[in-house]
Amino acid sequence: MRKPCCDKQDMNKGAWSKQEDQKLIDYIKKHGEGCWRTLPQAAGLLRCGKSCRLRWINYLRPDLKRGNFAEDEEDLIIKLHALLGNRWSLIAGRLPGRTDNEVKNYWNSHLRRKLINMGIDPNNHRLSHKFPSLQNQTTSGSSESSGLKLPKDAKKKKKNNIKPTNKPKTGGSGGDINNYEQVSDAASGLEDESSSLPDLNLDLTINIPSTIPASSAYEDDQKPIHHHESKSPRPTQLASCSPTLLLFQ
DNA sequence: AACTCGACCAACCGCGATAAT
DNA sequence: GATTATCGCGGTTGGTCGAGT
Repeated sequence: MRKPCCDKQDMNKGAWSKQEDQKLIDYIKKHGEGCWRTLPQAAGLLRCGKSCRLRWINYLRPDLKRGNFAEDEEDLIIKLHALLGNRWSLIAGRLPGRTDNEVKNYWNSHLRRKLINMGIDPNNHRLSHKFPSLQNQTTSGSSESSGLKLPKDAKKKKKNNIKPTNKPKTGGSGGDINNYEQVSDAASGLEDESSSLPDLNLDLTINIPSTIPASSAYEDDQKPIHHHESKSPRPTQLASCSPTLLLFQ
């Protein structure tokens, strides 16, 4: 039985204070990343290593972009999700400056809904009659039965009188369903296959628009370091298997 | 102004994979 | 080869904020 990593009573939990952030930043600037187990004590933090690692990777890293997702990025996430499923770290690895957590959150809060609005099942990227439009988006069990998880906010609600709000924030942008259909069919096929193709090469490149500022959470002059590349255990090359992705435009 | 609801996102948790012993 | 420690990932939760009523 593995003992919980953060079971110590005197460990801090919850939101990080600025002082804690600074301690972590200072320590990593001096000693670099790694050895998360011993880092908290060495850095004078009452946090477990896991928590430190998460804080650094998801929030403090100097190369994080931390802004709205560009359309290119949205498209890429959707494409990659069609190919890879919920392998967020792999997807994030193709989006410089984005973290798996960020991509995952963005998918769950924006892109999933966007696809549903377009009548696309976000789980398999196929045109779905189950998601003809938002009008059927209620908290009834139908979405769950189709494998679509309800957003946790739906679970949060204690009252039953849930109003259909139908106000997609993403605007829907019309969307080219035909193209999605082509891709989703092909992509879902790929997805099916991808599980049996663990060595799928995903060396996909993206031209991030120059309008995206390379700003960071801490606007000092630290040089961006791309940790993502090392995150992917298997070097993969998307281009070699993804003619269908081009249809997505 | 107060309350409710929905959305967002940082952080936590549990587990599998991998490295070290 | 078995066991233990650590890392990394994906799913989930909880807090906060803004919009609507």
